[in-house]
Amino acid sequence: MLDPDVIRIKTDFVKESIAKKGADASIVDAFLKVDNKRKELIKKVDALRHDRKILSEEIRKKIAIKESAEKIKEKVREIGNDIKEKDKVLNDLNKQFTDLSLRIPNILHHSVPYGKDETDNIVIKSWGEIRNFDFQPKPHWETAENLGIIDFQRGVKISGTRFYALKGMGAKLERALISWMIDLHVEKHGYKEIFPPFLVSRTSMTGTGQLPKFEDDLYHCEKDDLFLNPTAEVPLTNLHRDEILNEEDLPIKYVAYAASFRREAGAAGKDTRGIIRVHQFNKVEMVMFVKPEESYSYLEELINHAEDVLRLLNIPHQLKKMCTGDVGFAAAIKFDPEAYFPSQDKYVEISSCSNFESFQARRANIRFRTKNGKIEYVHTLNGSGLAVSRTMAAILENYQQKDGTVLIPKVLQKYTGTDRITPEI
RNA sequence: GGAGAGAUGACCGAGUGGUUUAAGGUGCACGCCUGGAAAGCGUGUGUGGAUCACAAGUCCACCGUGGGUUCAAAUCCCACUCUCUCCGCCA
Repeated sequence: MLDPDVIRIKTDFVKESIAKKGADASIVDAFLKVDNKRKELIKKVDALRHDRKILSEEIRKKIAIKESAEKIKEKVREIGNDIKEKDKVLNDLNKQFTDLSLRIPNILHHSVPYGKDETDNIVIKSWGEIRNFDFQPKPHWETAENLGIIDFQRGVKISGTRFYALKGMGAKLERALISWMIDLHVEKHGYKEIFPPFLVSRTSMTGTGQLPKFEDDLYHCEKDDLFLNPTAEVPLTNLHRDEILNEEDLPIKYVAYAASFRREAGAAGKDTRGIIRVHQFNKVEMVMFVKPEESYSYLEELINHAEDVLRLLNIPHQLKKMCTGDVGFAAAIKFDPEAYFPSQDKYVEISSCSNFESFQARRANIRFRTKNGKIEYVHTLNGSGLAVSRTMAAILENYQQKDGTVLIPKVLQKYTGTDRITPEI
């Protein structure tokens, strides 16, 4: 949600930003129209309420001295009816106002490069040396199936397309990755570990920006009106919804593992093989609540924490800066670390680090009290650290051997209890 | 799922129809006191909105949410949500 004053005063700027994101900027005009009507009506209703208050007080005085107050009563009754009528209209305007506010995308940070879609994203740095394979590297799904550590067919049997089951060392490696990543972020990077609910309410989803616009992308439990979280960002950010934090407690840094669920509506035919794009995947997520003036330095820190995971795993990767058309609805700026996949000779998104500035904080009403008592919205940031299932795929690809076995990265061996995955039946 | 109790400002808590412009306390901020601190004393301190220069001032709303009764609602009525206790079911 944007500051309404910013929309009112810097209208053209806001529209321009929305257009750059590839969204329809006419929503701003719709918003301003409702906003004006709403303000006009508030003025009228407030004045009426004021009148009623004063006349009511007169009635009280008359009754106290045992004088008839019938005439004034009648007048106040009329005012009351007028208020009631106008209130109905105002209620409707308020709903429109809120709904439109929630549908206006965040304003872009000025440094975001212009571009239409993901093809216009910019690689800003690369790390690691791509291994020289003396054989044709296999895609991760082949390696995994050959090793017997992943079962696509039975996953589909159980739940349908884009589901899979991990078996034996596959399951263990997944678990090892989760534990190691969380330990790393807690011990080295200073995050507090959270184990959040995986099902979240409509209010929570609205707070982080998935709703009301992207309901189709979410799994929904109708009976209870609960949603399966698409990322731990949702429960983590909502941890402090409707709270006023203390300045000295900032920054607050949380890390959590959560199974994440996405309907992948509209992704038909994209990454259909393997475990790159599935309906349920594991992710370790980092979320920060910071003071506004510090949010961009913490964004760098956050990106570094995500990249640190890849560095320690010794997986070649690059960092991409999202262009205006690919930043998305809620973020002001977004950077994606991408891991190298040798079978496709391609980099694949494995994390996504964003600064939402006060966009989510306004929606979720997360504020902090400064030392001199002022109340301000925090800035929220989040980044995957990392998408566990994709990391597994990246390991299977980058660490595969000619004989079909897969070496386990050094940092994980303590967690897996072995340094190599060999075929399992 | 059943029964009961409850939901008031950052926190605790009073308030069952009309000076409540939400008592009081805690916390916090500032000041006095002190060598410094604590204690003590004093002053200030809810949120949102309208007007407007996001100043001062003025006005309106907010006591879980939404309706209703009334000239007037934190206070009465109805529905819902959430929390707690007990019972039931259950990993």
